Amino acid sequence: SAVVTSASVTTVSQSPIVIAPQPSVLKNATTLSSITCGDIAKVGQLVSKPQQVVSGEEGINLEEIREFAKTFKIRRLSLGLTQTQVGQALTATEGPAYSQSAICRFEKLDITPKSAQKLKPVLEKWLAEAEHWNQKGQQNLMEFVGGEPSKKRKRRTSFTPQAIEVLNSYFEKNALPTGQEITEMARELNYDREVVRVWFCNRRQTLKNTSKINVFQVQ
Amino acid sequence: SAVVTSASVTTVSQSPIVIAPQPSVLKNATTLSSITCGDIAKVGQLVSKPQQVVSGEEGINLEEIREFAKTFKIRRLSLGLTQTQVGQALTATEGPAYSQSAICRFEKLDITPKSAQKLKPVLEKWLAEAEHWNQKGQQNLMEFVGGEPSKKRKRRTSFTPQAIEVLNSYFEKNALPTGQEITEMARELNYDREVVRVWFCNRRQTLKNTSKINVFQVQ
DNA sequence: AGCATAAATAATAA
DNA sequence: TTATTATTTATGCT
Repeated sequence: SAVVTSASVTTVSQSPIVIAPQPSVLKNATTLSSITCGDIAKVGQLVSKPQQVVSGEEGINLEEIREFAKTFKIRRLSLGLTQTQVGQALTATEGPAYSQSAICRFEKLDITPKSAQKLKPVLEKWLAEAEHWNQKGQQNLMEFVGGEPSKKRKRRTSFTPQAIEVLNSYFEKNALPTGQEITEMARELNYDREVVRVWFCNRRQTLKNTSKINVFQVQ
Repeated sequence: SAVVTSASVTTVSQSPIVIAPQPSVLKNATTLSSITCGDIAKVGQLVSKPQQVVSGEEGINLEEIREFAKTFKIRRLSLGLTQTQVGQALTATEGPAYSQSAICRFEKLDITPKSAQKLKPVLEKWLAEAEHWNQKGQQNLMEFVGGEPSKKRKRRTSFTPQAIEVLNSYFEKNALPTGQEITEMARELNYDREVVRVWFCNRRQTLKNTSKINVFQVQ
């Protein structure tokens, strides 16, 4: 019923907006041949099982939830909002706290039917409201969401070769420094602490990637 | 070339003129109080200047391009595609190469009007086709995006010991060869240029990783 | 002209 | 949930 409230999606003009269910980045659901362990089954797992589309006792329409999760993501993106923004805004306007992870899990349907059923109307209502404000102008939406209108992206840092050398030598010794150690390195190198932390994140990432790609043995 | 020279900028054909609110995903044009340096002005900068909505000599409708860039992003996301995927798919089906950066820059309008004008129809056509395949099923889209029959994916190359020896000797002399040099080496060794380029990347990486130059322990 | 990688975002582990 | 990793986007460079 309520899904129809997508006013702002009309900006996409003629396009059909059929969501691609599985972006390549997502875990291939088909590989989940069975529900693992004694965990409670998630919507994303249940929904693929026809006989369980309507969850037993609660009478939860899983197909409807899946449908909503799909459009929710598109509508969120159409508004140019991140999961984090939605979570923070909800936390501010609604009762309990909603983390970025929670929004992510809802969109991925990595959530129990019960939780999904509870969360759905909250998201539905909030999203409709957000779209309403957006129609009145981008500025209004940002006010509604709560963040600064234009949180500018941080300027890309360029490390000096010397600094990189030092960072690498540290990385060699310990690829996963503690917060304390990061703080110390940042002070020593005279870089922002956050920048140093991110450098280590990305460095670990790069190492992983290159070690995978290194097919030919350079020796 | 000759026909177009419309001196009067006031002849704004059918364009809507009503400037829609800036979506948050786009660079906040209002903060760019002036066009910096001697660089060629970008669409994102020009479009906010009313008198220049139609770019002088070329008659390029910047507002239209901005509008398209906006919907393009949404439609891309609706298909669940990344900029990288679009770039790679375009490279496969269309003539020249399209990098992820290129797609990114188009969406952000960080691109000259001329380039934008050239790229727009390509993206338009491709996107429509992608949506068409998507309607026939997710699988079809992924096939369309991923494996194009004409431009097949590169095979994984293994270098012969001889080739490695040669590469290493080159590397010793120059660890950062120019594109020209890479091309030449590739031709000499009879390997794909890209493979050679990646080899150098990896070789530099390896060197960096294993470099024991922790000489100065940061002061 | 586009690579390398820093920063941002989404997803997952803890 | 919070912390961290994984993935994607954006940009400094020449």
